[in-house]
Amino acid sequence: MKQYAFSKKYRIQKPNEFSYVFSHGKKFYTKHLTGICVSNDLSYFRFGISIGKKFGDANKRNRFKRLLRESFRTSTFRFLQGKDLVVLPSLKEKILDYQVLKEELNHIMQEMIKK
RNA sequence: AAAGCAAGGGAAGCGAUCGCUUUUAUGUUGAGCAUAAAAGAGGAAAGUCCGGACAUCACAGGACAGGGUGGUGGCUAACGCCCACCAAAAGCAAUUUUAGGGAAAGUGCCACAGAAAACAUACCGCCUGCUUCUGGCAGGUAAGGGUGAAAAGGUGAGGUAAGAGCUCACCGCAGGGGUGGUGACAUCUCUGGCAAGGUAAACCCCACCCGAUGAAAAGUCAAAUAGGGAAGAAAGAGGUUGUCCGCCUCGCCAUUACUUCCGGGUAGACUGCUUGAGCUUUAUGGCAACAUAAAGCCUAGACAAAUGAUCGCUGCUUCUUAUGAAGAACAGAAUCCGGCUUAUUCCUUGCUUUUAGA
RNA sequence: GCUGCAGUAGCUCAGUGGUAGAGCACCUCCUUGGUAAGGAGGGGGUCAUGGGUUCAACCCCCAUCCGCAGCU
Repeated sequence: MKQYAFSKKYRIQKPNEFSYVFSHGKKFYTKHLTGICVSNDLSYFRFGISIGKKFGDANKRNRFKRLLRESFRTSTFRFLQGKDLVVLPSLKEKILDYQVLKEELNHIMQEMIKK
């Protein structure tokens, strides 16, 4: 059961780490999401969400982050080593659907593995 | 039944699996990790519109400037909130709303229209007299017409050359007195024939209140980096060599440099950080807001920011119907309280008006 | 978390309580063989929204919505 754990250690939290990912990462696009990926020196996969004020209220932003976090937690691609991934929402089409977000996140991670 | 007004309550419940944050306990350990238990968003957490607590800075006292409040009496830590009452306005009513002091302290403004918009005045009129007589001049008057949001109380009667509070009745207004009320004010009575518009959410006057900045406040530890202050050591020290001379390096007076300390403080970490004008129940005082007393309870503390996902059963609403389907709003703590405002869903109770029936 | 500014025609902006305006743009006509330029005329406004004060509000007061900027 330990395999589904997702504590703070697996998150990107510091502003310095976010800016490093934004300046050095490779981008992957889907209809509602944008993923930025970069390699790190750690032995596990780290995940971060960046969402701005233009997406909506604090309630909508919080719900978007929770749904994406749950999608990442139950995903099967999260046992790669030495990767950092930051996910951004698309501002044109705002969506709060768990199934759609989970499929698109898996699609991004598949593309990441191929490269 | 419809329309409306007011008050109050809630923000579906229980359970399962996976996962997150904090605390406690145990085990182990260098940090940490593992296991178990407990707790884990709101009525508005929102807007930041007011008032406080708390922190830092400033400050003898007082005054000016600036800002705010503005019927009366209460309540409160405080308030512009709340409660009760008074007055005015809106509504058939239940009920609601009101920055509701002062215009005789002074200044300003009142477009257009109108004769005249505030030291008053007379356009059309009405009446009297004179006259050069389809007109003009002088005087009286403010009833009527007309303008305007507003023009020297209103209606009726008397009176007059025509008129006029000129006189009278009722109503309104102003002043004095009595009674009731803590008070705003109400009511009764007497006097005055009416005293000269509005605007203070225009300046202003009066009464009362207000120091500034806000937890990203403030404090502690402290890599890095630049510069500052103080102290120390030596008139030489070190190396070469067995010793001296000699040579080399550093230093001498100053600067620089060395060591130590102080001070400063970025990234980062910690404190502030949740026991408080606290919550629930009962009793008492009060019309109420609220206050007092007793008993019980501990109830989020994150920092790119924890509450999520998938299901089952029951309950609510709607539609079809006797079984299904759909729906459940506004919205997420960020130092903490008391309010206000705004967004939004469901339910309950009371009252008013109209219609229909008994 | 805190603080400030703005909202007026399709766009950029004026507007000191008394009829809402300018430039560009749009439409019609003239000019030209035709177009541009030029000339003449015209249309277009919930003054962000809702209340209040006033005889009268873009303007004064209160509340809300939306946008922008600053501190950090």
